[in-house]
Amino acid sequence: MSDYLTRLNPEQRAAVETVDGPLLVLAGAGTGKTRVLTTRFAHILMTRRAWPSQVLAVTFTNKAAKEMRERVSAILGQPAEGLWLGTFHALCARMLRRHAALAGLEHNFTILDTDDQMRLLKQIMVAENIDTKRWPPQALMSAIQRWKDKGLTPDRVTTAEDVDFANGRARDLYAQYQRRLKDVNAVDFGDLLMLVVEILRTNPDVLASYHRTFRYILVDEYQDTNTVQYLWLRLLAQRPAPEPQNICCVGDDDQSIYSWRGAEIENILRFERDFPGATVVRLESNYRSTRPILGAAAGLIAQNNGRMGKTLRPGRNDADGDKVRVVSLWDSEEEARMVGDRIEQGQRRGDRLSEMAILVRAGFQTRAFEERLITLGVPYRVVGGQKFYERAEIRDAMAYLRVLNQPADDLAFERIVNTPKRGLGETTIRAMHALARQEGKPLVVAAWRMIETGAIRAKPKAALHELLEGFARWREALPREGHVVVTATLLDESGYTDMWKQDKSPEAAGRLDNLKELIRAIGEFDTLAGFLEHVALVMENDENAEAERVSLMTLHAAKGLEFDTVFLPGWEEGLFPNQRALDEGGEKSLEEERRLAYVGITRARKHCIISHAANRQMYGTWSSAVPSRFLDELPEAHVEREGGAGAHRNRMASAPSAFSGQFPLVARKPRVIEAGSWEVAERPARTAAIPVGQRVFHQKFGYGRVVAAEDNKLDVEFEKAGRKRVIDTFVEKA
DNA sequence: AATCTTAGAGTTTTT
DNA sequence: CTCTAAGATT
Repeated sequence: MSDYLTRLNPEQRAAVETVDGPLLVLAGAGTGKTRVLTTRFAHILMTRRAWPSQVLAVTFTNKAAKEMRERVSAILGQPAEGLWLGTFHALCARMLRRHAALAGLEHNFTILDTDDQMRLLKQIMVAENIDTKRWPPQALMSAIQRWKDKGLTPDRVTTAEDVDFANGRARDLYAQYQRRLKDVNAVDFGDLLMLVVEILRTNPDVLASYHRTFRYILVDEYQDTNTVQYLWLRLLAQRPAPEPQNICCVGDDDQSIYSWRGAEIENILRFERDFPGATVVRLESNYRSTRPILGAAAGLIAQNNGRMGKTLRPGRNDADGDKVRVVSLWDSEEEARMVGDRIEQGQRRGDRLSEMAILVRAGFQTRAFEERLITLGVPYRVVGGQKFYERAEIRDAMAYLRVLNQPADDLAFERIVNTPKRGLGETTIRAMHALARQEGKPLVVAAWRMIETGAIRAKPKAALHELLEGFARWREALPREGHVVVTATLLDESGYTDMWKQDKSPEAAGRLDNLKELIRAIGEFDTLAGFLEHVALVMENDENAEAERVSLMTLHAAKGLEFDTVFLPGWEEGLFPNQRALDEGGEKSLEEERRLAYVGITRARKHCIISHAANRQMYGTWSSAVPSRFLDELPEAHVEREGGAGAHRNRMASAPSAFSGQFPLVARKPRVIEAGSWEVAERPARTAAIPVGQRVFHQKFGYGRVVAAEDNKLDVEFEKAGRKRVIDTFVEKA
């Protein structure tokens, strides 16, 4: 028997070997979901049930797709090529390029980012004289996205699905938006799914060809699918009899936390009805967490109604461990100190920082912890946040490349026409738009025409002419010099890099570095078009997870990850569960918040520390907070409560905390001794030390001068932020 | 056309 | 408090 099967437990093995017919695998947190999915994939190939090109494997994230590809290759012992393996969006983009004409598009259509989408919609609303004060474009955009999430093209939006917007004009504006997208040969993210579903619905021959191609379908994170993704899967899976419907969906209803993005938990709850004769396999042996952690998580999630039902049990023999700690604190500052202190304690015991995480409900909560960790000199990284390809300088550079690749890309042209400043203001751009609309031509064409006819003043004319000539030159150089060289030339000659070189703000240097990184990344692709597609679909974060740092992120960002020690701060009514969620979605949202709490707890392997503060600083003012109802829902047997009186302490009792800002200095003393005894020996000697007096630059604090140095910790007097203690790797010589 | 000032909003965001 | 987007000013 094949070696890869023997490494599975019986339930996992059932999930892998039930190859024919619909199968739903309910995989609890830490039960080996990815292993099952990849082994099943490999099993289908190894047993010759299908060729690699006959399996469709869908994930939500590029990360998951990449991991699956790697693990399948590892089992097969060779690179997994020619697979239809990727995210919903990437696979649909591939299909849409094949059948672009059926959607009224050219095969080289552009995929717009949210920025471009909003600008396009705003333009339409302004042109239609709609009061954008009364009717925010943002609201219409979310309505359009919801429609797209449901697979509703403008003509499919029924009155029941309509929204109250600009006196019943929502549908009309949506239709116009779609028309404009076609005009500029572009699609947005929602279109990738919706247009493909529309093609499959209206072209039976196309659907039939995919039915012949895909013999097996594998879906990851099924609980997060929205309606249009569900429709896409169902269309592809429902092959005409006698062909079996070999669709295997893996998911966990208890980890459905994206309903606000259109995910329908109903999809997973309804699976057995959608696919009659379906087999359901439950993976319940958890190999990740200790018994108390699993017990606490199970007790909490049991409060939810409408679950598929599933109980995690420890899959390891050594599952005993510390109880989940619930710590009550006076205020949010004390909470940050508590977390910081425990991180240092762990560090002293030899725990790795990369095995610790602070998971928060909302992004703004990370700040308090960042500041505390900076003061303590503990290295950290914030996961999520702004992504590389979302930064302004990268988007600008991308816009230049998009115009180079597709001159008809009006949105990209508009973005860079006056970046850097060329004296091309509102008047010129408005004239360009008017001409473009009148002639039904792209902006670039209209711009050329304006120069030829002289319908423009001398100064802007010269500037515009230089830019257009530039594009002609760069485009012409492309086949000769290659896209990497041309990109560098373009950024120089357009004056774009100069713009940042002359910028005196503290971020400018980083932006120039990012541009260099962009040019490097382009080199990894054969063509410019290939690179642009990659960027639109694979917005990877350029973080090295290897680094020995504490991770700070939202609970949403933490799904799928695991750590030895997990801190879950801010369990207070209003914050978690979040008030806005409760107001908008009532009981349903409360259950989703609870699932989020469940996701948080189950990230922990060994230690889970939950906390709440009685007073919290928000938007500059203090307000008191009631402990989260979720704290009461944790089963007492698995929980140890600490400082319970803390939440009710009076000011007198909490007085010491007002001075405890000094404590770390005292507390650090013994730690230095300990560090000297063995911890330092493990760390490689540092080479490029930063001397006292050196002027340095820090991402968060800007410029400053080093006033003292101790090991890798520097005391820096920052020009703006004042005196701070930072880790030397966080600053660079200025 | 570029710069300064003020008003308003601040949950989560796999693509 | 702090950031962004718009309107007002030079």
